[in-house]
Formats: sequence, structure tokens, C-alpha cells
Amino acid sequence: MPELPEVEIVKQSLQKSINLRKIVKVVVNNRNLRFKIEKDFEKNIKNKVIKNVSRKAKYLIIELENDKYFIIHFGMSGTLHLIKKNKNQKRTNLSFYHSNILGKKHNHVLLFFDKFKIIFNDPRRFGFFKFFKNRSTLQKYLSKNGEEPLSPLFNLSYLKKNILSRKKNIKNILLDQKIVSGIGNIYASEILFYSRVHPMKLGNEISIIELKKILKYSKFVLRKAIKNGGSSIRDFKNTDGNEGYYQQKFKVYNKENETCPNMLCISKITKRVISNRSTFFCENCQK
DNA sequence: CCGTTAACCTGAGAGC
DNA sequence: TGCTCTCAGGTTAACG
Repeated sequence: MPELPEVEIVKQSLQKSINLRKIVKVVVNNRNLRFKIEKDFEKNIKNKVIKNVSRKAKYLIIELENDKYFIIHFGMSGTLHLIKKNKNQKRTNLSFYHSNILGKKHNHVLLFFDKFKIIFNDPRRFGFFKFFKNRSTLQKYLSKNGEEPLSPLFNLSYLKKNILSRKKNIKNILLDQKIVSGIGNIYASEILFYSRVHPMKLGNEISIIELKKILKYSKFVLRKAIKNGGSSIRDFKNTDGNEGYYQQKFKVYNKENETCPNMLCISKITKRVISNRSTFFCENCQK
């Protein structure tokens, strides 16, 4: 569900709340997420102090003391909830990734801290947790992915090397985490609209000028989404319980048959399924 | 190695 | 109301 900007917002929330706090108890209700949660996961992270929370692409990275780590991936429907300890066990406004109907049956992982707990809820179970015994195994795992757009290494020469010889369409290239990591289905459509590139255009048909636009707008769209607190098309909320509002700034995503936002264009936005994913674009502006 | 498709899951909403 | 169908912010094994 969340793409890079939404995970970044969750990361910022977590940094405020769990940095330097100790995990005092771990409960796993359902180990069968996208990958099975290892048997000794609880033992591995229990009684460890959280040294830092970071993010790489769509992965949330929790660093523990003594060079131990675990990562969280949210899949399509994963959410994290911070719940303050009180008599009524009522949810506070500190839920940062919050679904309005929080079915208890999908609360798969619970991390207890001194004064609050964090719940991982994921109805579809495409998300996962994974533990790493040191930094190098973590880095090895994460290095299977390509550069993320906000990295300085995501530059023109990287894109030339990884896009211009490809025979697959640019929409699928942007979604391929091994080539570019962090962009998902919403931001892929948005980036291509800004770049004025047709989603079905093949990598080997992309010009250098277009590549420069894709480079520029990948960074632009993701940064702007982060500034706006992410996109809340369903249930995303930030630390204060407020929704992100980048969805209000979508140019094409979910806007089939609406007039193209380009003032000089009178075309309607097209919706087209590409590799099983809905894709939105303007046939007139994106060639 | 490359590109495409089906599959993994549950729930919400539309249409009847 | 209730049934059936489609769709959803992701990833990857299997196939040609």
C-alpha cells in the first residue's frame, strides 16, 4: 500500500516515538505474512533498545543495539498504530498509519514499550517483518533493489545505464524495484504525466530529454508528496492523526474521464490497465 | 539474462 | 439484504 513517501512519513513519526526506547514484550499473533516470521524473531528483538529508525525505498528499518536490525514492509494494506497505555486501552490520536476499521483479527504483530504499544495490522498479509543479525546481511538484502529516486546516485548516468536498453515499457520500469526502488503505482502515473512520457513507451524509445524529465520529476513528485504528508487515498494518517493531503494534488491518478490538468489541453484522462495495474495518463500530452 | 503473467490475500463498494 | 463481481498504495515464482 504505501509507497516511498508514506513510509517516510511513518519513519518520521516513529523516530519521535520509539527512538531509544526498549521493546519490553513482543507478541506475534500470525506468523504467516508474505514471508513467515522466523521462530526466534521475538527472542531476537525482545529487551533491545531501538537505536534508530530509517528507511530505504519502501522498507522501514529499525536498528537495535549491538548491530541488530529488523525491517518492516507494508505490502498493500499494512498499517502501524501507536496505542498509548491507559485504563480503557483507547486509541489515542497518535496512530500514524491508521485504518478506520481496525479489525482485531488482522493485528499480527504487537511491540510493547513502557508506555505504549505498536500494532502492525495487515488484512491482506502482503507485508512482512525480517530480522538481520548484522549490518552487512541487512545491506546485502537491501542491495537487491535498485537506487531510490531521492538518492544522489539516482542520476542521469544511472538512468541511461538502466533504462535506455530495456524493451519493457517505462511504467513497468518505474515499478520494477530492481531498477528503481520506492516508486509505486500512484507515483508512477504522476511522474510520467509531469514528464510528458507515454506509459507504454519502451525504455529503448526514451530520449535523453525525456530521461532528464523522468529524473527531475521522480525526485520532484516524491519530495512534494513527503512535504504534503503522503497520500491518504484510504486510511493513511500521520503522527497527529491527520491525513496526508498529497492525494489532493494528484494530476492523473484515479482521474479517469476528468479533463487533463494541463490548461492548454482539453483531452480526458485515460485509464489503461498495464500489467494488471491501473495506469492513468493523458493521450494528448504524453507521447 | 529479459519481459510478462498469475498468484498470493482480504475487504470495500458497485451493480443487480 | 444479500449475492457476485471488480478492484485495491506490492512483490515474485514460474514460464517462454
